[in-house]
Amino acid sequence: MIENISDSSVRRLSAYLRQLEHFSADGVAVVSSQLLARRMNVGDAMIRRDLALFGQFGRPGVGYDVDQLTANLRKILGTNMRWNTVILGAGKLSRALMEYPGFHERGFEIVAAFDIDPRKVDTKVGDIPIHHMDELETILAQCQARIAILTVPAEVAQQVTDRLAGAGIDGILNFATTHLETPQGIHIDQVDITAHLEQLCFHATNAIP
Amino acid sequence: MIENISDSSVRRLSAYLRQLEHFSADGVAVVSSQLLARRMNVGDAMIRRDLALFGQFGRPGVGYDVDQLTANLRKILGTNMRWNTVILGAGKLSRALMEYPGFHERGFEIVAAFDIDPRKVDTKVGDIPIHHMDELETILAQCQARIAILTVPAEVAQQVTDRLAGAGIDGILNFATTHLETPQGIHIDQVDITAHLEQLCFHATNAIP
DNA sequence: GTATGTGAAGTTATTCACAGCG
DNA sequence: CGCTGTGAATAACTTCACATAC
Repeated sequence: MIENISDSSVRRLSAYLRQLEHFSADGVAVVSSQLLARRMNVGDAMIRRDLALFGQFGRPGVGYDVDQLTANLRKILGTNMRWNTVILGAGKLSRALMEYPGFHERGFEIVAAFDIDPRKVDTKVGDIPIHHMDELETILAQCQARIAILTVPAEVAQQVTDRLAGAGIDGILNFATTHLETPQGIHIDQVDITAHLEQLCFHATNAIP
Repeated sequence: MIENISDSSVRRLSAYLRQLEHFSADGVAVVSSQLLARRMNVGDAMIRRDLALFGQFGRPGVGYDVDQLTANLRKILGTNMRWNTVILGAGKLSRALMEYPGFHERGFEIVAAFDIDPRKVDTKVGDIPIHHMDELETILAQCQARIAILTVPAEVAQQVTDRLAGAGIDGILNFATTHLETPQGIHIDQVDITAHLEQLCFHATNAIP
């Protein structure tokens, strides 16, 4: 079932969900694919097609119930349950992520961080304890985290990945600027902020004036 | 010319560039599309195809000169020159980005930040001054920045975007969890870290066991 | 009348496979 | 002989357009 579903579709489901959060906050109860599409500039047919991959969620002549579709998208994405998450590396970026409230609000709980710097180990950021990397396997077994965020230096990213895989992690979000060899049975998603800047740069450079 | 080039291709060019940086650091002078492809698990033909969009950079029977291809990719992306960049919002994430050395190394110079919090305004993060939002247009005119990074709350992201557009910014990297209406002549690229987590979540939930 | 869900059509992206160069 | 660059073939994605449901 999952086989036929493209990453692009899944990414768009997240975007729809984000937009639905806004509609809900504004007190909008029902949206049509057309309205949703206009807000995000995509085609309305694409929204219907993406949703159709998973079932029938709308009512012809009416549209989609905002709360109901929100719940359905959460169920599809899996964020209708809570996901314990750990973060590897306790640098600046890591701290910013630990203090970002949006993760908690959307089902992700950062339960522990890991570093090797003795000045950081055994301190806390908010409620989140920072452990030594040596304790990785022990703590992971305790906290049942299935997702990990990688903010360690590129040079050690692969070995940390392999340890995470060994400890039974299911998915890794990689902020290191290096491509990771993906261990069996794991998903890795890379966030390269520099690449995003380069994309803007490309368009600014090659714009048709 | 730019019309025919997909965003996916441009994103991959960044990824190739990142990998070439690693090859160069390891002292590798020449790479074949096959070797590069193996390192990134993509097809070798795709790399050749992506590059072919912009010219002929390799030598049949040999491969690509690492330094030369690096220089060519930088030229294509536009990062062979320096890009003054400003950052809007001076929260945790913003500070992490300001202190990230990778931007400078790759051609992006964060020259100023903006916020409305009086406790932050007129202080500095490293060498980067934090100005009041009121000064946005004045400072932008001075520092000639063409790229902006948005880390402001979602509620004000659109109005800040419109001001940036009015002040002549060419590209915006948006970290706010809201879709932005794109002003004429500007490019906007969104980074939704939650969406990345949701993607992992989706795969972990719907994995074929 | 309005909006969904979906076959069919159209478009774009990726892979194949090989001629031709070094 | 190895590797690039690229037409041709294939696969994937998106849009069109309409039968169907409200």
